[in-house]
Amino acid sequence: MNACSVEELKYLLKEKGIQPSFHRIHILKYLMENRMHPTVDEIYRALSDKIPTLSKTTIYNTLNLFSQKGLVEVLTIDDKEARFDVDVRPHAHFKCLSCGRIFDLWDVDVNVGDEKLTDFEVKSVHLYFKGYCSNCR
Amino acid sequence: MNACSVEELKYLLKEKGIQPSFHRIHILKYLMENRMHPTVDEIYRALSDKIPTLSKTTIYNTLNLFSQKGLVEVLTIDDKEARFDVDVRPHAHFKCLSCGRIFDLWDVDVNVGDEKLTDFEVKSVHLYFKGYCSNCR
DNA sequence: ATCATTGCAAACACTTTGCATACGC
DNA sequence: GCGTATGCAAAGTGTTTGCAATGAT
Repeated sequence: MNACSVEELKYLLKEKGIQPSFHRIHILKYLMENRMHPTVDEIYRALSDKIPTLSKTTIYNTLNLFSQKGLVEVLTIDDKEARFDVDVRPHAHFKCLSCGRIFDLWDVDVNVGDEKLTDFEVKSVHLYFKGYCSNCR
Repeated sequence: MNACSVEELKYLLKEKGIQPSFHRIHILKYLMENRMHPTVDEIYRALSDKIPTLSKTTIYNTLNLFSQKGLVEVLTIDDKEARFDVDVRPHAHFKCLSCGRIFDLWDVDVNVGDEKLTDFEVKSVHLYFKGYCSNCR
């Protein structure tokens, strides 16, 4: 799903000022094609078959770089491990407490009641719902 | 600020089905009187003067128990350490990326656009803003 | 006497760091 | 050839667990 050619991915990386190395291209490719907000471990397990030399350190380095450059958003919806979303457009997430899956929610708005938030300079908004998905409830 | 008598705290704990031990009373007292969403470490440093026998394990045990019983809400607004809010009424939080302080926001509403969320059984909502507070921006 | 609470130390899990090696322009 | 990317191992950090000791009823 949502396949991306290596050339497109290279362009995307360069556009964000990131050297398009082999590993970086393939980590980004995985994120583009598997939009279930994977953890570092999931990315590692998925790619280490195809790229046996890949190490977790590189995945950590790469994802930190991607997040600094605004290419991915880090989700802290999980207490233990970080999750990564390659879609950085504002949207909410729902985590199923039973199966652990995380769903994107595009039709949820945040309304700031009055002038309270004007005291602050907002840089990011994180909206997480938790509960049970249609399969699990 | 917002001082609570030991008797009131005992009652609160019993009401939630929690045995009101000395340590639990004092951890709850600290949370009631210091509503800056402290970490385990902050609670430990604050109380270990008065209660030299207190251990971090007990604070972890106690806070996990409190959260199971619905007495506190766990905030995962910090990537590293959990924070605890004794006010479980629905409200949002703002974290200053400079000074690290966490502010309560009571005037922010979440509007679920249409029927999308009806697929899910929502158990909790977590809304976090990050940016710079009026002192730091 | 019994059962729950506490606390130490060790185990755990995720992430970062130091540094040497390998790669790419 | 030089600067960057990579990867191993170790360190770091927050949290949980096993189990013995303590405390309360």
